[in-house]
Amino acid sequence: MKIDPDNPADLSAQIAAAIRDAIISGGLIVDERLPSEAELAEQFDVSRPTVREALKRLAAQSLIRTQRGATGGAFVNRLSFEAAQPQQITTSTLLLSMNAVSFETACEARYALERACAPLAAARRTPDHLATMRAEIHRQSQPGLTDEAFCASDVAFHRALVDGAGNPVLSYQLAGAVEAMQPLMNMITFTARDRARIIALHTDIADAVEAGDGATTLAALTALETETQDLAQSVFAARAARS
Amino acid sequence: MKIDPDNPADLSAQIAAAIRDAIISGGLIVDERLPSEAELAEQFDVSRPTVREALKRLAAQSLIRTQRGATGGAFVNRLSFEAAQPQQITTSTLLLSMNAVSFETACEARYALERACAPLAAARRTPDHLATMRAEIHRQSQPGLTDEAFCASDVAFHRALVDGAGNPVLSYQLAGAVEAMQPLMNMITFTARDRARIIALHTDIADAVEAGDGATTLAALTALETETQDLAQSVFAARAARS
DNA sequence: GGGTTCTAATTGTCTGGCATTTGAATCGCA
DNA sequence: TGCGATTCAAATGCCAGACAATTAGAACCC
Repeated sequence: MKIDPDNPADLSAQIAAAIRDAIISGGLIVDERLPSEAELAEQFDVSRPTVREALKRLAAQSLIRTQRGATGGAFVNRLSFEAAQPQQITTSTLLLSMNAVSFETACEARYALERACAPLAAARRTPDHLATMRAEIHRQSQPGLTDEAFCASDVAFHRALVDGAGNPVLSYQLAGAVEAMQPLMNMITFTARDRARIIALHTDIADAVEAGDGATTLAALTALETETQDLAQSVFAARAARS
Repeated sequence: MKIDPDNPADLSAQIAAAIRDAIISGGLIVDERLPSEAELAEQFDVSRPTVREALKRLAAQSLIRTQRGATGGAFVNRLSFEAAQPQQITTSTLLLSMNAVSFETACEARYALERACAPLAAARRTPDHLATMRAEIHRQSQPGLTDEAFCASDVAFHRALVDGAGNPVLSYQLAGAVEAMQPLMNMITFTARDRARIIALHTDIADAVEAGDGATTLAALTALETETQDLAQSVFAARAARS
């Protein structure tokens, strides 16, 4: 971990990579304290600001945390699913917005992944998950809801479904896919009829999940995907025709 | 974006958050040049090293890139799927290793997600994907292959399957789930008989994908998951009994 | 006109220092 | 002896100033 050739590239990036590798390989374990900035500077033969830049890089990825004071320093962070999800969501959102991913492609990925969770959710969901889904359906049926609020509730509904699978790995992965769709969904205007159809399908999903019926859940999700794709297509077509 | 109260938390983190928000909200567009470090320092009323720490945080997330020289500076980066995948893999791997996720849970998530890609891969795979899958199967059947090399080939095979779906969003999400399993798979020893069974199932998958048969692909994937879970269970049970 | 040199702008890095926080040791006092 | 207040030391957070390295463009000369 000490190696650091006097090569061309950024020293702080090299140092950050060395420490990151040490963490990944198990050379540094969770909650272990790293040497102080001054000691690291001496080890790598660089100045303290350079070490600090390296540590900030790692902090940005939640790999370490810092603490001030006498017994302070940089500590290897336990990367929790809760901490990783916001980053995953941010990255996924930016990937979609910066790469001109079509609504169709993003929607397809989202529903394909969500269907992967459906049978598990039907088998394992707790009453809490079901209650959240019902509550979001109720919110979606409120009149006067803005399109954005409707989409936000839609996201909450689907995240409850995913969480119902009781698998943190799935919840983490899906968080990105589901949340990242929200900006795309916000480009769509929902008529009252559109909302009614979506709410009906949401109710179908909740019913199937409550009954523990994975196959029916799958079918309802597929129907919802078709509905969403059709809706988006008509909205975009109308917008293209108007301009 | 200029706001930055003299509050408690790290200035560099606040500045990084401000710039990140500007990028996410569209206030800064791709390839746009940020003000120079000196200008940012003046804008936020902090010193240049503090600004630099903030920029390094953003660079660690691939949100910006820096360039030296006369027309250099920090530029908003186009976050590509290729650049985001390694980070996703690192994060997923650490999440599994630091949170005592059981083999069963991780394996379940991986195959659930992979099944989500199967029908699409069967419909859209190119000859390239198919050739990669066949090549990896061939490699797996080589005698004298170490367990680690066998696992690495397994990962390559499954990534080719996922990429066959032709959906970058899926490929990105699945990269984390598939690669992160590798350290867990490396804890397993494979007998010749185990390998033969896995290779046979891989062949079934490749055949089904070649035939464009999504349902058969799904069935083969499910059989492979069962095989993998059983194998892991017996290995862990034997290990527990021996100690 | 083309090639060369110069210049300015910008990032990368270092030195040295001060402020702030925080835990622990020390001291004073009952 | 026991306990609270004080002091101290270590560490991070932040800053000012400076120099080196790099790079693109301008100026210049032939």
